Amino acid sequence: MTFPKAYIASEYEKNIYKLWEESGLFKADPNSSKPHFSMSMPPPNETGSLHMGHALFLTLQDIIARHQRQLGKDVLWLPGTDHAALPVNALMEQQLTEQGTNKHEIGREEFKKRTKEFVGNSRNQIISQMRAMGTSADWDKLRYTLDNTLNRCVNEVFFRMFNDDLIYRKYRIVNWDPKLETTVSDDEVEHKEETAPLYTLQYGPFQITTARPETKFGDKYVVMHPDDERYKQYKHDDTFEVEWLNGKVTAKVIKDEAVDMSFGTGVMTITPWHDKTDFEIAERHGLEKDQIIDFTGKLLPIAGKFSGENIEDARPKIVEKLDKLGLLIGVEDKPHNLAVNSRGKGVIEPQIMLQWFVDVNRPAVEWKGQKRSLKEVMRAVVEDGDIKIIPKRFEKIYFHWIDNLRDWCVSRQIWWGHQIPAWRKKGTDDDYVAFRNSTEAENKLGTKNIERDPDTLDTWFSSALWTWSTLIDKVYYEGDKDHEPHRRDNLESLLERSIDFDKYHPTTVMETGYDILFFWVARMILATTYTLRSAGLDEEKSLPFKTVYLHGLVRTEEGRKMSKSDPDSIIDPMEVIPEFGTDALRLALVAGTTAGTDQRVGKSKILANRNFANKLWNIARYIQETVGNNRGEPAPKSLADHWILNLLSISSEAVKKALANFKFHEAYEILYHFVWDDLADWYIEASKTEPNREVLNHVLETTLKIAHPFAPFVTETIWQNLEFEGLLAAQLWPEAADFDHTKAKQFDELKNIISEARRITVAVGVNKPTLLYAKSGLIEQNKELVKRLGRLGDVVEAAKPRGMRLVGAKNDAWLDIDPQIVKAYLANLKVAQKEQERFVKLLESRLSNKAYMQKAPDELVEQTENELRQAKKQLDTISNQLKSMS
RNA sequence: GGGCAAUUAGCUCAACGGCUAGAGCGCUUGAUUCACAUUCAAGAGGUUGCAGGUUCAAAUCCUACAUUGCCCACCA
Repeated sequence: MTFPKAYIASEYEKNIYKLWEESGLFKADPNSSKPHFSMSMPPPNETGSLHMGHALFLTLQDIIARHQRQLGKDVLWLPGTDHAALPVNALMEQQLTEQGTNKHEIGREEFKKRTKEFVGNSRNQIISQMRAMGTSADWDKLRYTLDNTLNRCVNEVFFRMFNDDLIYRKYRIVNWDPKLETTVSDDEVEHKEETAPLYTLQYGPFQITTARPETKFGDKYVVMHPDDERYKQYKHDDTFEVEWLNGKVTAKVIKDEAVDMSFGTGVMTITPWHDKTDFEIAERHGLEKDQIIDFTGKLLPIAGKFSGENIEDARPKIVEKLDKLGLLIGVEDKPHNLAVNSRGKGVIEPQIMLQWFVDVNRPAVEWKGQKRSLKEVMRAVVEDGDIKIIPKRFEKIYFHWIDNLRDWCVSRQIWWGHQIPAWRKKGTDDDYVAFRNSTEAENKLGTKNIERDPDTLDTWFSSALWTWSTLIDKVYYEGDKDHEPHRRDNLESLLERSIDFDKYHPTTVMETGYDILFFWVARMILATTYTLRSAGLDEEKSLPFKTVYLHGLVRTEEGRKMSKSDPDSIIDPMEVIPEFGTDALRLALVAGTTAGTDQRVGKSKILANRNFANKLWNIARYIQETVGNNRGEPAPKSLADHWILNLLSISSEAVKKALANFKFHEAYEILYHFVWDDLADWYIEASKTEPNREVLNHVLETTLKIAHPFAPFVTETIWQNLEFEGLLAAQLWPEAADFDHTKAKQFDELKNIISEARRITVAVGVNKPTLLYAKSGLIEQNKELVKRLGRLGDVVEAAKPRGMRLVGAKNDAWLDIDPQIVKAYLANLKVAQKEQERFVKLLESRLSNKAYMQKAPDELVEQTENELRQAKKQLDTISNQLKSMS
């Protein structure tokens, strides 16, 4: 096959991917005798299209997966998609509105049916986009967060937690999104700072401040700090009459430490139904709670004539009324934190509702000989080092989150998701009871006339089971009809029969973004440790993963977040790929990545990395054209051969080590410099004097292997073009070839001579000067090489020194340049001399420092001594040269 | 309010106690059609945010400050 001049990625990538996929090498084999390595892919939303965040994690995980295969492991990289409950549900409801209908009109089943159709199409799109990234996942094992197997697991976990009293259904104050009409968890609430008017109102003898006058209708408690001297004449439980919004109310004094004395007047009224703090105060003192706002954000009859009005519309009118009543004392604009739903951006309205919660404080998990709460286990696994988080600083953040964690509200009022597996007798007010499925519910409740809780579960409840639920053999549950007998199997037996679970759990690595540490990583730890321990597995097996690597956000070149609301800020990977190639994109992403840190990516970075792919291509092209694809034992002959084999072995080891430590960026940098600087600019150029077919091919072959995890497409394309055996993707990590260290070092000396000759030539502006050398085996034997690479007119032995001495070389050599011209270089030389003197002094002072000699490691001292010797020698050379010129 | 991080060349970032602080992009000068102009060679450019301290040795550790970003939190 021929090599066109430039590597045009789009011409090869699709075919190359097909080749890999058809070869089956992405498939994991649980029966393999190789060591197993496993990693779950964070499932992208099935409705989304691939963005830079996906591109980053696919790149990093693909590097991990391909590298692990190279290390001779059986690799399972399990892909999936997420049903993205909230966004999809919102999208569907919006569609229905556009069609002039709504979910209640078409009914739950129809809603689910239409949603399934809708997402089914877009799922294929994102999967094909993942393939375009080169994703070497095992597609046969593709899972979905709303498939039957996961549903089976969700029901099982819910059922178990319910029976362990870890799940309860109670009235609690929750975050309610009136726009999407559902609750959201604490973690999904975002606080957005905005400036809003803060009203001061007269409430009986007190002045109170509020940002939300529309919630004040039912206020009948006035709260102050027990130690507040200003109000010591008022006693807890004192009552008094207040002229209020809708006439007279009887107010009661409450003393509570939650009040901040320094804020405003130190007095506040409370709205327990719509405020978390107020709710807690009310709970502490057994106060009444009145609902003011309904679940769609409208005022209730308690608001009198404002009843039925939207709070936004009613607020100014209410303020007006307060003013008329003479109750409004003042208004002041103040910064204020607005709680919004991070998903749909609806403004959160706290409400007291009957919801399902996961109790995080109840000791319920047997963990290392102790009964511990979910919180405690989450803490322990990281504290004990059973799970390692990279970078480590996120461990602190994780602990802090755990310490502040409250019970997790898991029920949602949307329809798209896993419906809560809890039933009761139809038409009753009985408490719902959890069962694994409806048949069990019918049997246990003793009637077929049952109803199921209409709510669905938080999408993270199912995602939390991702690492192990995806390893349960589908055959045991998919298509319930055919496998009816297994439906009633308990979790223990499902796990036991699933060979993947046996071989691949816990997963080796979890690679994901730090932004979902709490949402996902923490919840996987919570649910997995609980469930698997309760199924009788040991602690080790019950971990979801052993190492968590967290990457950062991909930002624009200007450091902005890429966001949908700002389309110009977005770099679409699916546009980059056809233009620059997948490898260019992957390399650009790797080049800027450090664990836990955001990175900026722009076109210029992608371009630079396309050039690297092209460099590899042209190295191969050159070798193919000059020596063909001669393979065979590499027998190094020239000094350059030894030198490159040495560097190849050093670089290969360094890349491997960096990857083992998740230092992707470092690994790539080592590779980059080896390929571009050492291989292309020195070895290949040197080899033009004395091409060594076997070594050239060996170095190319090895380089392709090392580069493959980073740039799979171009390396595999080259491999195929050169008709090397099999697939590059199936090759093992290379072993080092033999070479001679002394000869490798001699080439470094040649490099020194050549570099300096070039430098002087350019600096004094002569063309192709002659290099003179004192009797020297090294230069003499490599005359041609030195002449060509040094861009010299000739290289000849000289009886007497003449011209410009090469001061950096160990061998005596001079550039035969007119003394007049040489003088032009004098200044450079003087600078060099000064620098060298400074360096010598530095080393000398270091060595004459007693403390240094005593305390520094011997190795370092020895190294310093060597350096000093060399530095002195070079200083002499420079000085001598200067002397001869003056 | 609490916590975490960042601050290094014009820009984007590496070095995380020990070679004269490095790379990519950009810039300057030059080369060349012999693998690659998606090239090659050479060069300029840094008191590592500021002030102290610890150490034989500090960009790196400690303290304070400044600026920026992020996370968490019930200030009505």
